[in-house]
Amino acid sequence: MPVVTRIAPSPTGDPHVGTAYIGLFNHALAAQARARGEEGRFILRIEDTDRGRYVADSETRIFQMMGWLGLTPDESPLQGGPNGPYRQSERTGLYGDYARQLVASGHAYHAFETPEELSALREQAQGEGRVIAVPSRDLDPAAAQARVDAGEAAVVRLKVPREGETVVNDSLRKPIAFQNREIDDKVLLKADGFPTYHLANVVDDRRMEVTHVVRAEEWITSTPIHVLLYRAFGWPEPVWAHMPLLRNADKSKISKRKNPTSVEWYMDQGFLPEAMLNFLATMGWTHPDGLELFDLAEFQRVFRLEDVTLGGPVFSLDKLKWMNGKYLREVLSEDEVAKRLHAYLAGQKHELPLDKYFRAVVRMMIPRMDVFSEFLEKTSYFWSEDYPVNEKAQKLIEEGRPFLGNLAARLKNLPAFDQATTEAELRAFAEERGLKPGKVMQPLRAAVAGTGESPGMFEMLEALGRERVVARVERAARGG
RNA sequence: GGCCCCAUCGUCUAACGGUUAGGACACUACCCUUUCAAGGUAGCGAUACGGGUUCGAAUCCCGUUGGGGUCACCA
Repeated sequence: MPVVTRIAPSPTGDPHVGTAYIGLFNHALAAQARARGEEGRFILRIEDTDRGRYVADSETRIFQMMGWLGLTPDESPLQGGPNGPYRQSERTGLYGDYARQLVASGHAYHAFETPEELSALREQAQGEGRVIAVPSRDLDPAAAQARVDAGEAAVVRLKVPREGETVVNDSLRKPIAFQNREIDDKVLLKADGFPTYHLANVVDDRRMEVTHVVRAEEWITSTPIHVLLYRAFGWPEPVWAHMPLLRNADKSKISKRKNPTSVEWYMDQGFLPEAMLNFLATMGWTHPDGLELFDLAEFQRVFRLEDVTLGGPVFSLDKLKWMNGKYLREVLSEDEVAKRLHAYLAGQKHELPLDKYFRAVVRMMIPRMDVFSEFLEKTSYFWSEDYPVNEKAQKLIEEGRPFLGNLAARLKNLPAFDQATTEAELRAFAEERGLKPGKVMQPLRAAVAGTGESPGMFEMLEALGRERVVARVERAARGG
């Protein structure tokens, strides 16, 4: 059985984490079909029928997001495909024909109410606790057609049956029955000739041979409209599956105000796409073996739609960060982390040479950061002699002032400057003065790093090198 | 408010009629340790409530409560 899935984002702003989330599942379903040796395609279609909310660069940024995550579609406006175009604004002629087809078959009608009339009607209907009744519905079709032909502005509305019920068979839930009398006559074609979501979505899914509609839960209530449309056209329904909505901490639908929702933010912060994907996969789904860390291929191997959990998952930045740190420490190699971090920094306009020194600093920082954006702020003293010295460090330096000068001299004359040598020397130095090693190391750390938070003393000294270290300690001894 | 969906630790979740209700994040303590982390160990912490069904219910049914979504010529 072929599996054709899609995501249908609107280019109205930042590339949204919810699009990535839904994309992950759609992408996986198509990949699974291919792995079984069956037809599987994942389509990205741009739903840009609302010219009022259109944002010019939004589409490109959606492609970038999907590419970054490795959820590249098989068909899209970018790479094309057999059932294009994949931008609804380039398909407008099509929808008018389908709308007219429904008018001709009696499943839809032309309506002439103005927005003002409609809001009055709506207010009245709501007061009476019922759905809006559109007067144009009862117009004689021929008369209505004549008005349209004469150039009068009109929309096309779906003629929802007054009786009976429409059942949505969501594959994650029990059948959901909607009373037809509670469904209003949705606009299918706007006065500007553009289709609404409902029409465009159904027509395109049909023409693009979509078999599985996996989308967010917020669409459940409009699904009966879509079911009615499929029936009106005489088309078989796709499989429906409504995924839970990602939530803010207060359980409301995830929003910009309460969470970073733009995937670009996560890119800027230096999250890894692998970690992002892994984390998203755990929103509403768990690996059957309880694995916390798994890659996209593994997800595709074991994911099953029926294992999706329906409670709305709260998007936890804490857990994402933890997971990203886990990838840095346990999944990627040190070399890979260095390369990725280097590329990240270059993208942030911080060109650093990808050399032995950089790699040494990265090695020390891997257990000390969760995301790349933390790297520079925690390692300033590795890159400049003009590093900040905090208050606590200043105090420690003063405590160490009596011996820092001597210590500098000792370090300067060491036969080597590797970890073993500096450690032995430091311990000896402390013992000679009747000090605990810590009493020497703390001021030394403060002098060399300007902070009490640093990697291990001796690997840090070795990485910095004798020259830097001695100069810094001498400077601290002088009180500079 | 009408309609619809949902309901296990603070959060993500396991359990698919029989477990001392398990794991992970966060938090706390301890260990490791030259600091900060990382890592290890332990602790804290949940079946929303009320009725059924059943020998037995987190699990099935009903109700209540709570949360969420949706009610546009936006998607």
